[in-house]
Amino acid sequence: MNTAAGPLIVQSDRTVLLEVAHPDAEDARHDLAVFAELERAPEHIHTYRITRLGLWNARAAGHTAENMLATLEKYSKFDIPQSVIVDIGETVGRYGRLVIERDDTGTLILRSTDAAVLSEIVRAKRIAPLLFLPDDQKGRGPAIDRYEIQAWARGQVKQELVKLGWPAEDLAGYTPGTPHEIALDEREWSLREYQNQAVSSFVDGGSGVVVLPCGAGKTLVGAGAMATVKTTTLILVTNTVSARQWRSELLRRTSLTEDEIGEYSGQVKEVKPVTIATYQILTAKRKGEYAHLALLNALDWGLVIYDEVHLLPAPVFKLTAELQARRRLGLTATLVREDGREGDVFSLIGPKRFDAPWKEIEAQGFISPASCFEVRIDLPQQERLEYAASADDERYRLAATAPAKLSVVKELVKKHEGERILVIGQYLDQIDMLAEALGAPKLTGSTPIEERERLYQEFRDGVTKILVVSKVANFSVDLPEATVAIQVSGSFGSRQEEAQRLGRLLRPKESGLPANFYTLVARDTVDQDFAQNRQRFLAEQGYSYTILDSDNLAA
DNA sequence: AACCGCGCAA
DNA sequence: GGTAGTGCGCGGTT
Repeated sequence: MNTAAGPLIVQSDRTVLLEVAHPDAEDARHDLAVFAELERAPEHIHTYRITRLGLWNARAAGHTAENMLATLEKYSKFDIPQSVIVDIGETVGRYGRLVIERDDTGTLILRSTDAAVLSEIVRAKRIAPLLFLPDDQKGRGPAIDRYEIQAWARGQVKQELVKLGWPAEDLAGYTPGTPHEIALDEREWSLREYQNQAVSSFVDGGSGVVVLPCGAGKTLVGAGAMATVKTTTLILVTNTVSARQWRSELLRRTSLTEDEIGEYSGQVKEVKPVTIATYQILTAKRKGEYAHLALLNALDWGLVIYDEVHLLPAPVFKLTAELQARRRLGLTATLVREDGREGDVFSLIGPKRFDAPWKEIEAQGFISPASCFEVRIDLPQQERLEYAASADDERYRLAATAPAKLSVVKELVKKHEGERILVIGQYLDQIDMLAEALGAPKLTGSTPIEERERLYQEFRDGVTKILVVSKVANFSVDLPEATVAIQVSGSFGSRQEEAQRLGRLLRPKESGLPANFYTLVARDTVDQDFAQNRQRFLAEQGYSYTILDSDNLAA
């Protein structure tokens, strides 16, 4: 019997309740995050779920079932249900029971020491056609211990195995790629300790994902990986702004020169030893066929880097299934998706090789401390009636764009007078309205590039203190001195959007001011439900939302 | 050949 | 169940 009154309650349905106010809550959260995912994060009790993917990621990172059970034991208020103990042991034990490797002739092999597992999976309809029985195994019946994998099916097999619940450990190695001399130019700076750790965990693991908070230098982890494996590299990015940023960062931080870095996009089609391409060029079709597949084999890439891997579009998963012989590094601040394809990231890019909780990087001073607030706003009677009478598909917009949010925005702006403030919204009408009411410039997708640059620059210089922005500002915008963000609306339940928006505030401030993130929510509407979901990722990282009433923002 | 505006896709 | 932003390719003009 565990008599210490810990902050956790482990339940037989694999959920874990965390008592937020408990003195050990943050330590428990830190250890629990290794293998469990935060499901709900209201004020007092947070609910985590122990998921298969969480357990396998932890296992791939070298944690054992015993470690994980020890975490639960240490912080649990009561005995851990027997079923959970057994379940964790069994699930963790499923990882690596199957191994993909090569035999002496280089043929891909799926091997297991457990014949029962092999015979189970080979009966699955979607896997059977990808495997075949080598001659020397024929007639061995239940003693079969390996199958050959069709060379092109390495990724597909891994994908299907994860779906079946038997993730394979891929030890079949990688093509070295064409060697290319790349070194970090560390005369005036050096990789931070966590960046070094991320690089070596990735290189040791072979392929996989590195998770670091916004502004913590993910590009440098990519550069570090390139400088370690020293091979021709294909870098895939979400947009051209980010392509240019990679390029200039690589020029500044590595031995690479202009001649060695190419851009492959809609506008420019260069193939150089280091090539930066957009995801979209890979998915672009001409006459029904992918038009730029040749890029994937244009050079013998030894490394493929996936920037913002949480945004990987569906067709790129498909292409990646066929790239399994090349080392793959995924980079992201928010390894969450709302489309349930985390399993595909796991099987096709690789397991999570490194992550640093945001609060740890904050404690080391590399990102700014931040406080999060949820401001609840009562709709006036008239609007409540209108809301109640509306169809489901109109409700979110009604609640999210409630005019009552304006006076709260004004109050918050006043409270933070003199600071650099971003007002972030999802609907263009709402943005127009806010910009006008605040007398502040607005920035949306239709703002021409030069004007965006000008507005961002004025904001950095402090000529402009308030900027009203749409989704354009979710990514790739560097506004170091912004200390306040007021989110008036956002896309439904997007966890990664919420995190990216807070991310805008996390550059350490010369002013020394802390960051404040406000999200405005219409009380008792779907707005409030979506807000709950949106907050989960940040809550998992240890950010707690203080709930304020719109009547009393000081509280 | 360079530059645009437009429709489409995911 | 939804809005907005993005990049690509095409077909137009200069």
